[in-house]
Amino acid sequence: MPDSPRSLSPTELGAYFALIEVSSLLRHAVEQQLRDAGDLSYVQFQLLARLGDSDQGSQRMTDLADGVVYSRSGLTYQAQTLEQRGLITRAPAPDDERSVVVTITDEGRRVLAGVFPGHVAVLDQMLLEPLTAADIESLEDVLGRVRDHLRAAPPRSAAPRRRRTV
Amino acid sequence: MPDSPRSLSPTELGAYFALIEVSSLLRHAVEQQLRDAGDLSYVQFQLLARLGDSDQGSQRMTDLADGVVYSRSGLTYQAQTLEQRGLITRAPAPDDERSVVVTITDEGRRVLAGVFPGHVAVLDQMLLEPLTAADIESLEDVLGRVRDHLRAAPPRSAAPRRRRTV
DNA sequence: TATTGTTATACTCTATAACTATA
DNA sequence: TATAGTTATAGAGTATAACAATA
Repeated sequence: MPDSPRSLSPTELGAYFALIEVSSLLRHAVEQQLRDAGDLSYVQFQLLARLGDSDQGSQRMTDLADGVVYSRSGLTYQAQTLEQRGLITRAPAPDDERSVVVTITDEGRRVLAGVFPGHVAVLDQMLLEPLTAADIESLEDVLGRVRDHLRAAPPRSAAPRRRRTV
Repeated sequence: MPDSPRSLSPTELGAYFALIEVSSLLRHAVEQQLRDAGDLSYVQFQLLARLGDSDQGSQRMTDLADGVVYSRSGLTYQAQTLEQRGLITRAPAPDDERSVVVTITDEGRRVLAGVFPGHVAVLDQMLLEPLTAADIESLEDVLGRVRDHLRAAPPRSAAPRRRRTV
């Protein structure tokens, strides 16, 4: 493994550990809230939220998959669940018969709205409460740059995988 | 739900979204690396890392569970896996017969060491590369405060669950 | 009675590969 | 041939509840 064999500074380690621990605890709490308030998993919430923010409340499967989930089949699974609950609809795209357009329903928007106040409350309590406005700006700035960096370098290949030569 | 019905500012939302997206992508890449380099899940890696940092390379099951995993049974499951691979041992605690002391083995340390360089490399490429030293300090500071805040308020009850009164 | 840990069980989620259909 | 999506399948992980043993 010819990677940089350097070790991380205490600050670097500290930032990494804090990031992991905070996001993990936050995610856990949010998932619980979403489950309690709307019987939604986090991925399902993300899908509904994206659709809710989209033009016409619609998006193609592939675009959704790229943004939220890591495999197509995983998205199909979630879409089936959401469709059965009547929170989304699926229909073939008019312009490209291969594509499927997913649309949030009124009921989907209702569930989303029902879940949102509690969602914000958890964020408030857990993430924002101990921070100043300057802290939050800094967080947005720094993590925003990391996010842009990650989006630029295709995430899938970021960790070079051993390709089987057989 | 009598929670604060306020809405988040764009900056607050931005910080939250960036945190979620970054941690999610980072986690995904790290998990892939750990899987490839040492056939470890992230939880398993965390367990080994904690044990490696602990006095005597040992910790009680409960202490491990509190730090890494959310349910006891989940930890038992992971401990069984790691024990079968010879990466840890489990033995009754001398002072309290109810407790089980988990200890990392030499082989466990070897796997840990084998995984670490690649782990650092992923962190370098994905998280640290686009940041200045000041950014990293700021990140550690801000997220460190959030972490302390979360640790202070017991995470389990952070999102108040409906307790069945039956 | 409270705490520690395990077991049984059921469920959610994810990914891989094979497949269909359209571009 | 490449792309969009589904299906079949299998595996990992998680949590809940019941349980046994010790404090």
